[in-house]
Amino acid sequence: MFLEQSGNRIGFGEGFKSMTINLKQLSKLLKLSPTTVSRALADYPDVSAKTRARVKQMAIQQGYQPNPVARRLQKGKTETIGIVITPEQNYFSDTFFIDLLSGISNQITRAGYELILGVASDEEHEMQSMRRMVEGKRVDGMILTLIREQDPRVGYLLDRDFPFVLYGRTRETRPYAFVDMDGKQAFEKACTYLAGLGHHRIALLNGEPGFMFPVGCREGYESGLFLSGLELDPDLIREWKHKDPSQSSYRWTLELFKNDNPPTAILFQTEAVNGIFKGLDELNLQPGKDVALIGYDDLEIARIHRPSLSVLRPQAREAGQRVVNILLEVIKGEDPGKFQEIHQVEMVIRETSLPPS
Amino acid sequence: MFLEQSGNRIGFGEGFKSMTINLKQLSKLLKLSPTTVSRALADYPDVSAKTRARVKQMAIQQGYQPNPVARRLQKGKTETIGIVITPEQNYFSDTFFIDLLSGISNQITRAGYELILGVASDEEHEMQSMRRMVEGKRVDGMILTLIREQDPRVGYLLDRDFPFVLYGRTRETRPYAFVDMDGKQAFEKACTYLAGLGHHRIALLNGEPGFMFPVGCREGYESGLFLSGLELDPDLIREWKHKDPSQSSYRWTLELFKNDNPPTAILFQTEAVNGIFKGLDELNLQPGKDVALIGYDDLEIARIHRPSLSVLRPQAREAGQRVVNILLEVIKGEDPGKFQEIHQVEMVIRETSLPPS
DNA sequence: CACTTTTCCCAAAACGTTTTGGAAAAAGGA
DNA sequence: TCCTTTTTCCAAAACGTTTTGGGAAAAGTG
Repeated sequence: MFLEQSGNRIGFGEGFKSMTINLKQLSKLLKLSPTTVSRALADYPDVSAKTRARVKQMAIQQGYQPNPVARRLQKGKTETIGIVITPEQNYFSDTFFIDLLSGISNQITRAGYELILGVASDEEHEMQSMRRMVEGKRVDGMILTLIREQDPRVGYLLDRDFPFVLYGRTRETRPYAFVDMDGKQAFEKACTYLAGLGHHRIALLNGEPGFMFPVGCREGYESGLFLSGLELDPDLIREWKHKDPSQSSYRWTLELFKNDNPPTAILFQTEAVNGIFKGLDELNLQPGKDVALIGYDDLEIARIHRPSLSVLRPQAREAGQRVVNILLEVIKGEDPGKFQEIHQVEMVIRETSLPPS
Repeated sequence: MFLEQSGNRIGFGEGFKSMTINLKQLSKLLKLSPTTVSRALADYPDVSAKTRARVKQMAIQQGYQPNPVARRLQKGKTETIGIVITPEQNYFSDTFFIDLLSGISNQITRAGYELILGVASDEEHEMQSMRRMVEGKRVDGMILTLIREQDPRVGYLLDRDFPFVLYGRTRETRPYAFVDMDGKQAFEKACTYLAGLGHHRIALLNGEPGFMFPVGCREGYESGLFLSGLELDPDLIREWKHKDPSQSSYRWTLELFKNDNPPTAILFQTEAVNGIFKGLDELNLQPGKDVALIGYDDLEIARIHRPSLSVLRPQAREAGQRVVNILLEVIKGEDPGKFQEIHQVEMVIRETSLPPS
């Protein structure tokens, strides 16, 4: 009845796929117990150097790789971490995001982990996708991006003590791990730089309210104005929409210049640059010459455009790597509160940040 | 020594995470064997309707979800499919790709599968990432995108009889499953349309050679010219580079108009539109007015630009769903050769496809 | 009533690892 | 030599499912 395990039939029979060796089969080949082989491969000290070498050599020769599913079951870990992205939020038009993802992926692979991806169309499905991963025991930890000021995902995960790391920050009093870009410092730097060039009317075309990132941008902008001794004019602040960055920023650009005392410079997220260019074009204003521009994020369009766009450049790849390393620590049981990193953002001066004409 | 399994301690002890119920624990609660509970949940006919209902109700009440890792081990399947993306290829600037991914992800989730993502910086790492998934027994099947004319991945997977589906096609005589867009028919349609408007000098700014997609585009272009009784002029064909679509297409646009007899219309992949706009601007040519334009892919910029860009619009979401459904069939053991789909591409006429002035 | 068939359930094995708790053999110490 | 310690290995259990191969009870049949 209960069949003996298929044993040492190696590379025969049922198709090429079964060219793959078992721990049991490997141990039979070596005339050792599975225990010893397993421990030899894991560098346990209680197996002699000689047999360890012999085992490792045979393992390589036979192309043995432990079955990850079996290992996961025994270890009680999925060796997997999850991320959910929401294309509707226009997050993806950014090379920035793929850089972040690239850093994340590389580091995860290095750790022998897997990255599983959810794609959600809106906030509700985003939560749903995450719950499936968490409650379905499909991941050991979550990475969250595009963080809102009030973000239900964070509360959810904190409530059940599930490991996670934010790329960004949220309003939450309990301690949690995050990696964030110093948007405040970046916008402050850009603002004082422009002020130093002689710009007195600096506008902010900011990201959508409700999300956390624009909050820092605005703080930096206001702080930059203050440090430069400039007045804050609410008429010079506008907010575009995630759903449609170009269209909304286009409209707000036109709006800004209806002002009696229009701006001579604009700070914004590069995502919105197409709308701004379009608006300026329509107003017969030359970017860089008539209006100074500094964008946040070094997208391709920023380098390609003539005049090329001065930008604030976050190091997304590095941030992605940090996120993963931190998450792995949290999964190991480290206190998440210990991991709160704010990364500096460099400013790249190109051709759109000249003094006012 | 060998401890009895933790049994029916539910929701106590080691943190909130263990609010999760076991099959064993659930069966104990029901005073049934794990076997019966498992079979009841799987709708086997050999469990009475009454107990099946009782089991299901209790399962819901207790929030029981079978541990996927354990199920995978037993079933000998990973319930996971893999995809590797290569950001360097600039694939991601497309909302098209995120649409494809969205369709893929939704369908995978619906099937109870997982999507694992690899991010590779170049062709070599792409292969490496795929081999890790395949040889490491981490996936049941692969999805391949951005297919090259000679694509080593296809040979690799065919050689070991591993399930996969291409989004696109390649030059390979053995049968394999794919879902492709009818680029040929699309470009033919666009070309004859422009010719019908009276354009006699139609240029093609095509994607990078080596990849499969531009081959179809060119065929459609040539066929369109032929059907319209127009001469093929090799001077009107240029190819931009994946690494830098904007820069290369910008240069080729300038080049095209050095011609004694310059084009009055350009066909291209929308990815390259920024470079074209820039080139035309520099030449003081108005898109749509002085030069008709039709792009392949309905990116945001196409809708946002004034004049708005006429495009060929592939249904990426639907294609992604088909890719997954087919892959699941192939994994089940169906003959891949049965699944070779070529999807129609619709043409969206906007403002850049007027008759020549 | 005796026999066959159907209905309903279950114990045990299996998936492929890692961990546990020794135990035999070798080495060291007196 | 005898006892203790160290070295080196391994059998069995465990992770949480699903599948296998019955088997007891209930229902049908003559």
